[in-house]
Amino acid sequence: MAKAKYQAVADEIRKRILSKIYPTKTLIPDQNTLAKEFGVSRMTVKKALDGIAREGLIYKQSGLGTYVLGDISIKTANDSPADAFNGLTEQQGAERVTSDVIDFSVAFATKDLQAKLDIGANDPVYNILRLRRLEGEPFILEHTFMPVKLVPDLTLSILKSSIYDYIHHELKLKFGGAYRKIHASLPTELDIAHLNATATEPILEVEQIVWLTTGQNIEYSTSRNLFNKRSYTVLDINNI
Amino acid sequence: MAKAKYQAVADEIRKRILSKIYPTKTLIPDQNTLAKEFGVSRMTVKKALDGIAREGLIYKQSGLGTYVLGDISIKTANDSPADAFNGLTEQQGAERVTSDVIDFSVAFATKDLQAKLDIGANDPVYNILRLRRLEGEPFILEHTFMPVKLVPDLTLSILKSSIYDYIHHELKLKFGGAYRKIHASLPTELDIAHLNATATEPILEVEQIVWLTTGQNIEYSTSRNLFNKRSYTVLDINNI
DNA sequence: TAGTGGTCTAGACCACTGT
DNA sequence: CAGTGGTCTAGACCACTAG
Repeated sequence: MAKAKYQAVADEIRKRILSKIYPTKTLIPDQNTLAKEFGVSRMTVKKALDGIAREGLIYKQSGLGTYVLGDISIKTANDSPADAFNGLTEQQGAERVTSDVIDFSVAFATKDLQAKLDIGANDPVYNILRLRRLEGEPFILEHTFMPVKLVPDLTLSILKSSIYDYIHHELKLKFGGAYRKIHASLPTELDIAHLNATATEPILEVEQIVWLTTGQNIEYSTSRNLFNKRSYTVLDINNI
Repeated sequence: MAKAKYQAVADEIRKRILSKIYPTKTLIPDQNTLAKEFGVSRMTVKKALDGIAREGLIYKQSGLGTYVLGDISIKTANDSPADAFNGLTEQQGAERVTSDVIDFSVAFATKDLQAKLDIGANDPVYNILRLRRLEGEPFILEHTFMPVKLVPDLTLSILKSSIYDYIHHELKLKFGGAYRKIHASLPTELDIAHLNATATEPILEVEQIVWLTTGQNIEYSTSRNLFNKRSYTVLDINNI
């Protein structure tokens, strides 16, 4: 299937911005000019620019034009976006990530999990505790709960590689969204045992609910790492 | 100035979702029906629905319809969104927030600040250290750097209330965006002195660059709080 | 005043879903 | 098959910015 026109236009404009054909802090051509150049209607150009503006690359001002914004000074290549659905294996590369499965069991949902996953008391839930390693080094301690009915036939070998890969490519399920809470916290016994945390070392934790496009909750999880191993980043574009 | 039609339509649909006129986990009327009801074109309805979908309230699927999604189980009224531009006084209410100004000085930009704020070596920069209190209790230790040329005539009395209020309403400047990094970290001497942190208590820090719609960087800051006083939340809608 | 982006329309074709 | 949302067009009017 061919790409939508507005996507193709957006890709080209993005490329021109990144390659400085449209230099930083200058105006790019107006929407009518771009529409003529690409042979599309102005609405299509506008839709392309809307997307690029949401990414923080440009700023449009009515009556004035469309600016190219500069690079973000504190952004680095290693940043971990707090709004990303790809799992660790996709983010870091499958060859760099390995997983120790510390616990893999099934039980009926507790009251707490019934509320968090929006399921009944008789729904079985996977309880998965994994230590994710980066280049062999302990990196993230991930505690995941998933309803069995949404993710059938989970196996140890899937847990050793990538659950998300299984969900997307085998089960053909699509994530609709996620809600995440980022905490700092004290180390637990598990952090000390598996992340090699000292008794007082700060831990950064992401607690999240993930749901499918159908609205069903597929995951409740916590991901914990040593304070100096990872931060999370958020790009926030103002749209008032 | 009147609200845009698509905004009015979005407001009405949002209201119907929240009041369960369009119940959770059901389909809402199709776009053509809504267009007729509101007396607008289908494109306008679609634009309204696009916005609501980005907020995580609905999910649209081509060929099927538009679902109302359920409430988010781990979301609470106290959550602090990591993507919000309103300062603490707006978030918590001006009457609940007070500020101790610990340091307020001006100096030429250091190398580090020149890079972070994208300014020259001879540009003066405000150095502002404030303890923000909530209901009198120490809450957040905020260290802010702003170029003097963008925020002239800052005074102690402005620092005691709200800098953002001054920037928006007096200087008539608009924020274009922000890039934030969320860290866990060890307490510093300042945290111990002002937040009453113990020597080993985890601290949650947000480091951010804020820029204007013109692309100029107006702020580099860090905001630190005790690990059990505040978390940050992110709503992430998948759009693939 | 001329040029910009924002909004809006009526109608069209498409890919996809369910029955 | 009929119905859904996604895309796209050509043209129009508006509010805003600049010189």
